[in-house]
Amino acid sequence: MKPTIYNVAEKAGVSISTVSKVMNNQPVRKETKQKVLEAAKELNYKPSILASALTGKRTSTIGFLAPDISNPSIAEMARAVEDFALEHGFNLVICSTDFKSEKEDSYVSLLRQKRVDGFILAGGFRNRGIISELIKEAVPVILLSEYYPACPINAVTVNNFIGGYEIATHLISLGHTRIAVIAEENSSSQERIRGYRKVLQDHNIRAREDLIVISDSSAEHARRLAGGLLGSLHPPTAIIACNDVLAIGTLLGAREKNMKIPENLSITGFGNTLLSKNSNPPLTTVEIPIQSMCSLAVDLLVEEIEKRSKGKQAVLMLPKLIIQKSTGVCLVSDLNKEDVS
Amino acid sequence: MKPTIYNVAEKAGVSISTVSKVMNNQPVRKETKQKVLEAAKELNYKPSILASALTGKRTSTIGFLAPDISNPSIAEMARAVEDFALEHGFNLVICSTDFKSEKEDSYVSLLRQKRVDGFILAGGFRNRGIISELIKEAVPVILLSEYYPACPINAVTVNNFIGGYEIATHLISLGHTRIAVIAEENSSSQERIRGYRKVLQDHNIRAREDLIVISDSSAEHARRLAGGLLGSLHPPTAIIACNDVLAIGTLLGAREKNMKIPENLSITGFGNTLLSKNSNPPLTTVEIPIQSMCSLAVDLLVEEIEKRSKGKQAVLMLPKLIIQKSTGVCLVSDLNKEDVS
DNA sequence: GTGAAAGCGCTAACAA
DNA sequence: TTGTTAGCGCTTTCAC
Repeated sequence: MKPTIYNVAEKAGVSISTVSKVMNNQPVRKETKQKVLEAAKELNYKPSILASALTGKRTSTIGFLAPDISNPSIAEMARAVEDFALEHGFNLVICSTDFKSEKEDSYVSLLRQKRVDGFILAGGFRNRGIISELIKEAVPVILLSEYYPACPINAVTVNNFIGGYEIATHLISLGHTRIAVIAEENSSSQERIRGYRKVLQDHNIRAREDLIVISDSSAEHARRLAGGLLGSLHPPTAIIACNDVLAIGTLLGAREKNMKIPENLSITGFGNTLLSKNSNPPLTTVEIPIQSMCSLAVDLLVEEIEKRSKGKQAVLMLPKLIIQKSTGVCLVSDLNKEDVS
Repeated sequence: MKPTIYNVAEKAGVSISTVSKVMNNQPVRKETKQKVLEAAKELNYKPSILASALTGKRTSTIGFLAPDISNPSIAEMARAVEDFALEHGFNLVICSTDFKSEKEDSYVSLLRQKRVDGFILAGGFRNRGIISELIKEAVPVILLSEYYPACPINAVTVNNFIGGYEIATHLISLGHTRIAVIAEENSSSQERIRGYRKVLQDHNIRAREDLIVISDSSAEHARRLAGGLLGSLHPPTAIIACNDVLAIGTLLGAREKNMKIPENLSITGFGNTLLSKNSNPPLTTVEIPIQSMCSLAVDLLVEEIEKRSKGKQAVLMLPKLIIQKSTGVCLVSDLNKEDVS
């Protein structure tokens, strides 16, 4: 049987409360402390976090919810968050929600039953109702790489509007006007699209709604969507994919249509992951400062958990355009532009 | 305050033990059950998993330890394991150990304090002492994508010997004899190397120990190691990287030396991840049946947790060689072969 | 079928 | 400084 606080108390010849005090670094006479520590070591005693949590203390566990933990950008975030959380003594339980409202709901509910100390919602969360509820019940939450202006909540994200703006500007400077977007169903994509629209508008290019499509988080879906876009009547000459996985999918879809990249089609990603650094060709993409974002997010969450929060804040970090080989000058004359009535 | 079993009992006009029975599907009169269920719903009562675990029940949590959760192969496994575990009602807490014995130790210790129901050790675990201890203390554990024949433990892995054998055979059939290996510090790599050695031996090629190097899990380290190998006196004409991330690193290192792939150098990976499907050039690699492996691993672990295990088993699954564009005919005449004395 | 009560391992007043 | 005791929310005998 695992040793309990009673065994230690008995062995050390003290009461259990003294043992508890020793284990929690509360004032105890030096010699007593020594005795207790020895007894604990001999028995290889490890306090049960379960029991202590039951009396009101923390579980030292954080719930990390994201659409898909196997997505390289998310996995990288998970890793960074894991490390920073560990520095504060927290573990991570991971949950992939696939952008499904029900999965979000059941995970949050389950983790609350397990009394996690807080939640990190990374990369997209559909069910705003759940977020509101968490806030109302004062459960610490933070949005990572995602932001809903309407929610009074801590958030750390990259400035996706600028990201979208810069990447679209880059494409337009290469002569593209028929630019499609393969987006995810999250606020980051929405913001990127907003940046993209602004650029089009600034350049008096009509935005074609049929060129903006929504994908789930798989490369596979993006591949099919790219195929669809390229098979349409006035196909795009450039495709902005809202993350590197989707960009790879787009690349695969384009290749099936025998497109040369970037001669026939420019493709861009988002994230500057290992995926884009070494794809064929290397992707023009947007770098996101994952380490700093995750570090900050964990800090803010832990502050909230420890009730020394200085107030909610939304932090926007700057992205950086990385130009590689997947974008090039537009070689197709554009009828679209003349379409503008 | 969150509702407790007492609140429900009071509202339903029954005792807490009756409520407990209802919540655990134990025999209770139909009408009583109905009353309790209604009260529970009205109060939005959710039993505390903490409290129930304290009385001896499960925490429904599994510890997933791997060298690095951000590695695409591992992330894919984590995702698969997460899904299969959820089907059985378990959550996953993830821990990246970086092949560090101390991290393994502290994570295992911490998770045991949290009373996780079992452990999945995926993709490499250095500290065998910890494994023995877990086994001795009857803590459910399973090795995933890793196998230590000496341990009486459940394990699900791919037949890495065959994987190494096939990939080396492929390279030799292309005329390569100076074949280097960039390995990780885990049993999978060891097995792959064993397969590689067997092929060399079968072909009467001397194995050069200086061509076998150990990397940590980063592409960056692999890049440097590749640079070193290629800068040596009798550089290899082919490099087997023991996973796709290392292969990408190798690719980057080779490119720095202005190597053309596969003309000047053949490179292979392991894992057939999104990374290798779309690298430049696409990698010849070995496909690992991750879904089936993870499904089986979770099943075995859950059986053990539920104490209906039919006995320990080590399952070896078959890998599949995927030939793509990163390997080609060896164009360098080989002095090495003649070296054999 | 139902309830009273002990106990899981710990913390936190409160006393001593 | 140390010990006693009453919970935390639940499960589980064991009577009724």
